[in-house]
Amino acid sequence: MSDLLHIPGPRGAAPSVEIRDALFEGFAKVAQALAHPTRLHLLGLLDYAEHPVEKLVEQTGAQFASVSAHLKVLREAGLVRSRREGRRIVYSIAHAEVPSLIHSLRQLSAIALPEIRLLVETHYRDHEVIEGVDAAEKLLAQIQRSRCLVIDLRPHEEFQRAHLPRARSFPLQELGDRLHEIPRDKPVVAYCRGPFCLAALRGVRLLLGAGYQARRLAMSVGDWARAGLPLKT
Amino acid sequence: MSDLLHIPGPRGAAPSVEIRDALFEGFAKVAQALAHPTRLHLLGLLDYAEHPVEKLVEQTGAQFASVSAHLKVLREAGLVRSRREGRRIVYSIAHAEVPSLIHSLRQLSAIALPEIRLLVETHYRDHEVIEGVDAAEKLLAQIQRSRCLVIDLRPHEEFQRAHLPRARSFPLQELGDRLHEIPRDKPVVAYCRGPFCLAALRGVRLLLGAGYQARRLAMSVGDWARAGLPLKT
DNA sequence: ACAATATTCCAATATTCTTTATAATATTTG
DNA sequence: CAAATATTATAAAGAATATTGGAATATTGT
Repeated sequence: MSDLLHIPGPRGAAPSVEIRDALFEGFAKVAQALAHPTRLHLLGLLDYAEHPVEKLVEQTGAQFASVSAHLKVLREAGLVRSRREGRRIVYSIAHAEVPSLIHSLRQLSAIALPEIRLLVETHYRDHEVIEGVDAAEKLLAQIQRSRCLVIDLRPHEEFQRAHLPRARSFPLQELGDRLHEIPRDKPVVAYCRGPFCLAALRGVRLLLGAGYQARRLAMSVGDWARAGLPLKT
Repeated sequence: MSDLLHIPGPRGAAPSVEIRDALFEGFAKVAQALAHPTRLHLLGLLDYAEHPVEKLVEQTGAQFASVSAHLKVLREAGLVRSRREGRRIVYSIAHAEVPSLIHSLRQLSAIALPEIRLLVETHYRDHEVIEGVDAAEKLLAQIQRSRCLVIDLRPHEEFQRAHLPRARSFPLQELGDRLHEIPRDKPVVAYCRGPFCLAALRGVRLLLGAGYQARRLAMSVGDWARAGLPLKT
């Protein structure tokens, strides 16, 4: 086995141990960029939409200089890119693979870390949840047969960019005042920004409290698309 | 951290900021566990097979106490588990999602980080590569029609645990001495432990040097299985 | 050109992580 | 029960990261 790691490279190239170590260092650099709660928060926000630094500061509640430093780390790891727009600098996700990696990270964390597992069990399991590709495919069939009503709880802009087929936009803030627009004859499925989205929790609780038969789709629109299911844009 | 466990449930005032922060801290803890070259090396080794600490020390070349400390970090992040076996303590991957996350991390790194991209371009592109699910499916069809010969370059034990359909075992160390067993009438596809495996590079170069029409499958057996393709066990 | 704005850069401090040597623990062997 | 073995735990030094306030930079608007 150790032979494999000490093979000479082709005609005077770097020895393979050095290549291997350089690879691991690179992978670690990317992992390191993910290894801070604020940076994960930033990536989460940027997954919804691109944002100028100011917005990110406001959303995360961290110091301006601190957010700027974190963004630098993310930029140097190639996870985000920035462009100037007037006096603003607008950040966005650099590659489609980034949200996908973060999704894997979150999913694994919910399995591997007892503290997260407990958190999910206590806060996300007081209602019926639709999760996994199989369940999503079944849901799609139900949607197409008009057997249920799909409610998108995200802000209007995100809804407009892409949403589930036949979904109707009820941003969480408006939901309480617009319940009369939601018919009571069909079961309701609400979704928001993904399996850990807290807005989705509140929306489902609100609907359940108002007597609806409500479930939560524990997938983001991105997850839905990655599962190969259709979106409306 | 114990604060996290005392958040009032949905009945009380829901301090969703605290839940959110607790989630991000958990995710960051898992990411942090990945954020060191030695730990990524350890996870890579454990993905091939479970190992006692001694073996891991030997393979990584790090100090014993250092490896032990890294293993502790991985254990506390829920990524590996350990069991005692006599006087040895044997480590293994704790969840099937772990190799999958690492695969995503590596893949993204190869896209996002210029230094890795360069490394891959200079060291892994002197021969034809088969990568991606589509190409793998085509390869499977070719294998099933006996249009090519598949060579597994990993150690015997790993071959025996699982390998591609019709693959033949030629551990890299033996390959040079056993070339006469490989017919020259068909193109050869060699694979080893994944897209960054250095042994696979050596094997393909050796075959090319011996006049074979050789390509490299840039997937691990695990990747192959995750793509939904069949394995022989 | 000057003031206002948005962001990055810098330097100092505090914090966390890594390594190393050494001590402690648990298991097997004699 | 003592010695040998494999591993973990501890403590101290050194390295890397994170935070903060303030200075520097680049752009826009007057």
